[in-house]
Amino acid sequence: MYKVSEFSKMTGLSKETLRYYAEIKLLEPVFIDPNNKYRYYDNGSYLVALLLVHLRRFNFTIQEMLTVVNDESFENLEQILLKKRQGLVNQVQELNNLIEEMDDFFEFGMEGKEDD
Amino acid sequence: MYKVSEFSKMTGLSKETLRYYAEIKLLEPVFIDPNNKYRYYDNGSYLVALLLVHLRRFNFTIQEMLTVVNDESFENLEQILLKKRQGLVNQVQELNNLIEEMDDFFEFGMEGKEDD
DNA sequence: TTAAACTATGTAGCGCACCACAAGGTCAAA
DNA sequence: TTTGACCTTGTGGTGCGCTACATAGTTTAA
Repeated sequence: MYKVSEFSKMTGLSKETLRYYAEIKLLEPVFIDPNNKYRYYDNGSYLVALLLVHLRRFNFTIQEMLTVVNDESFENLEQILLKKRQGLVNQVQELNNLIEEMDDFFEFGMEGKEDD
Repeated sequence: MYKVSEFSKMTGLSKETLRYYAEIKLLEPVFIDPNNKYRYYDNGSYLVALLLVHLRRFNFTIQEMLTVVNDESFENLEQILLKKRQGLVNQVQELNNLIEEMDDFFEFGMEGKEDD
């Protein structure tokens, strides 16, 4: 059982982020001492936290991460990941389109400005 | 000389956005009637507005657009555009890296979970 | 003249994902 | 026992780029 500071160091998530994740029920402590309300995490929490850190890297929103963890035993994790991956691919496509638009703008748009 | 509603329709920028752009001195009306404080735009405003609409498409931030319009006679516009373009290219690169990371995560990360 | 349609200002809120701070209670080592 | 490091809650703030609303004054067409 780990207290927040230790767990924070283990996971790389700040104490505040852990508190926030607990609030929104994304990652709840496994035990809260009734006397002092200290929050405790265990090795199960740790695995989930590692997953969350990865998902965050992958640009998952909080909502999407909630969907993942609320999906008991992570049945649809693979599908969600695939969907997210496709989203990233689409983003790449959009950015490339934007770059093309920008190049067009360079060619046609600038010349009117040249001698303005 | 155009009043906000007309100018809004011409440019596609909402009245509120125009007001906001005036506030932050991104696109100021060329004339303000001292009696009723009505804001008026002209054809010069229109050209700038069109430019801003483009830049916004290209993911320019307000700050970046301010840099552009504060650069009298748009001397460095081309440089700024090129810099922004490079930024987009970098974003594409980062996203592709992320997709790769994700694929690795698929291969190695999922199997431990399978029989968890 | 009157009513609709316009204009202005000020202020608050949104959504995201936290971060920061203050005030207080608690624990652990010397 | 005391000191410092830890923990709690509550609340407000951040940055971005607007959007929305309330209230009030003005213009315009019938």
